[in-house]
Amino acid sequence: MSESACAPVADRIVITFPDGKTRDYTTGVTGAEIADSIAKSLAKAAIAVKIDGVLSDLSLPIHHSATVAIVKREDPEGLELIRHDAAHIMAEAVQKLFPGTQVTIGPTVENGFYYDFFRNQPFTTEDFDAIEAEMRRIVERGSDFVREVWSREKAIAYFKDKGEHFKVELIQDLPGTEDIKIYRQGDWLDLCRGPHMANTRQIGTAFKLMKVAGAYWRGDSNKQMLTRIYATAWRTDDELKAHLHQLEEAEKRDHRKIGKEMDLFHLQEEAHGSVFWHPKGWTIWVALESYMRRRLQNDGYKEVKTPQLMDSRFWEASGHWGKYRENMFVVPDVVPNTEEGGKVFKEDPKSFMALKPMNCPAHVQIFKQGLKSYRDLPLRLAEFGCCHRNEAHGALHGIMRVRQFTQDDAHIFCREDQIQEECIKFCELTRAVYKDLGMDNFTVRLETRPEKRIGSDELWDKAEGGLKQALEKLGMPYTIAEGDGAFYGPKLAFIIRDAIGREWGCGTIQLDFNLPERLDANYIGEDGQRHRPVMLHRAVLGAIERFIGIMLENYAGKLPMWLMPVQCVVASITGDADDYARKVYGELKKQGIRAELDLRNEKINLKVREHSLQKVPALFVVGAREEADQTIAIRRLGSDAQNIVKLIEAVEALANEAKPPY
RNA sequence: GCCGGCUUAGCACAGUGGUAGUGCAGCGGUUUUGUAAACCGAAGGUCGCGGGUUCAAAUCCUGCAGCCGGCACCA
Repeated sequence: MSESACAPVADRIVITFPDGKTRDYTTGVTGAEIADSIAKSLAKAAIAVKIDGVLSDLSLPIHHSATVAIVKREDPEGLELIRHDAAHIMAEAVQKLFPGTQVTIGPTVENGFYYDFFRNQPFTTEDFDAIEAEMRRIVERGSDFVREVWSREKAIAYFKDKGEHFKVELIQDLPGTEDIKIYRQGDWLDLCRGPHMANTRQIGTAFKLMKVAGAYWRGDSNKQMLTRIYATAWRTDDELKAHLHQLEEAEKRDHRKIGKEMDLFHLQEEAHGSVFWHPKGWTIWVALESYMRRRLQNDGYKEVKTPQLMDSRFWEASGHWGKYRENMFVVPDVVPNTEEGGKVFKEDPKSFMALKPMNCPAHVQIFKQGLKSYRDLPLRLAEFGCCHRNEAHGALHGIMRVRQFTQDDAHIFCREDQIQEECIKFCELTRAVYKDLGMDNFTVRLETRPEKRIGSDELWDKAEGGLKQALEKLGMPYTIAEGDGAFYGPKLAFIIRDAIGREWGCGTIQLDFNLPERLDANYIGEDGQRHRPVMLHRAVLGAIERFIGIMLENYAGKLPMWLMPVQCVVASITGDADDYARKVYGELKKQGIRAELDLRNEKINLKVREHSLQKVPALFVVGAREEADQTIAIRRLGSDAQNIVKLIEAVEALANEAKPPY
């Protein structure tokens, strides 16, 4: 580097571009000037600059030799900047239209941005047109974004004077060493880390306000409720349109809509948060559960069934009574009164029972029956356990978040040195199951020790390490959520997104060093002494309700054949073919295929339409010709082709296709 | 639980002060039909529930419940 011809001299610096070329400039040159020196067109298109990989303002003077890339709207960072800048102009627009509104924070999110405001009267979507119009005016106004650095005192005084108490709090919480950066656009300014584009005009007009929502200040439910306005923003109108179209399409695959259309389940007020499964929906459930049962049996699990309702003493022992009671359904252990108009209970309850919110304590009871030897470990107790949790009403969501749900739950009792192998086995099983189900678009999150926890750091190191090593051994990508683990142990969460991108936790494995201790579970080791087993809580699908909901959205109702409630409909063209249709139907039933017979006095067009809307994967159409030839005219969902196939072959092929993957 | 919106026939929706309408489904009839909606007819609603304002309430006010979108919480 020392002899290089382009070594900086005096007030010169060397700028290296992404293509490897270099140029030298006077120190203090800005990104804008660099762009301008390359091409006028580039200067015009430039919205920001990346200096040594760090996104910065075009106006920022560069004092050292560096790698510099000019960022344009088309670049990936461009979209982020458009959204961030749009958040600022939305805040300006809102404050102009609604004086007295306080601003708080306005970050970018996937597909757009939001801004949280404080105002006595919350906004409604009816305010959107006015806000959008004002935003467009600000864009058109073409104000430069001007970066300023203020002292803390000045910033605090300024915002205090303006009555911006939330901003004051934000500034006060910034580390003392950090400069207070202010971005100005015309007369309006905001505290902001930056960077921003050069001018409001660069935001463009491809944005749209989407929804209002309440959001707690700093995400804390004890603090004020703010009004959040969500918006989406894109580079071009076409991109915006495409996004809105995609949202519309996603709404069509909403599991609540599909559940109704396909007559799978319903929910009603009197049992809110609990699902009424209709015959077709339950057929999916049973198929999925049976599949899971075979998988578990093969992996060395023993299935059990434990009580639904247990005395409060039991929950006291497990710790749920103290820590989890507000989420539990508690039942007084008293004989109810049937006297008309009388009290519900004849006497005040002296004791209570509760519906189980989790299966783990019950499984420990099974473990504790009789002495366990180290030879019994690992002991894997599985249960399709139906749990009740009294969830916050606002949390309920279709069949994805309910108050009564069934997990494909299991608890593995093992020695510490068996943890890793069990974690690997579990992850392998989960991966295989998700693959079978076509749900391999999942992410894994490792949730580590929270601040409030039990157990030594050594133990936590071991536990987190075990999970990490399992993932790494299997080459499964994962993210880490520091501090999100349970107080009793770290966990892995297998997360799948629904149709509109919401994330749902499905599979999980949690290490637990607490409950065996608490409930005094032990086994006799090789040394003849009593030892404490480790407990792994784990579920592959998680809540089956949720998993089915997610699958319905993933497949838009067109589940794999083996899970479809109706796999085939035999439809006759005229009454003359009814007898043959019955014969075909009989053959299908003989093969265990879930078939239906449609002999209605209707045109074949109608039958095709209706069964297609019901997403029946295979339609066997039969008329006089098919009867004469002992064939079937097969029409598959999603295709209008008609395949003429011999009856025997058609039935055999379908039976083959309808087989579960395991 | 918190903020906002919504709740009209089985389903999808219209109806902003004068006591309810459309389409589809369902029911009755006609039609026997060749791959995404045959035709005709008669029905069907205490407009989520309770209270209030008014001569009059689906419509305005209010309490509650549920649902939807978020937040918080979470499988």
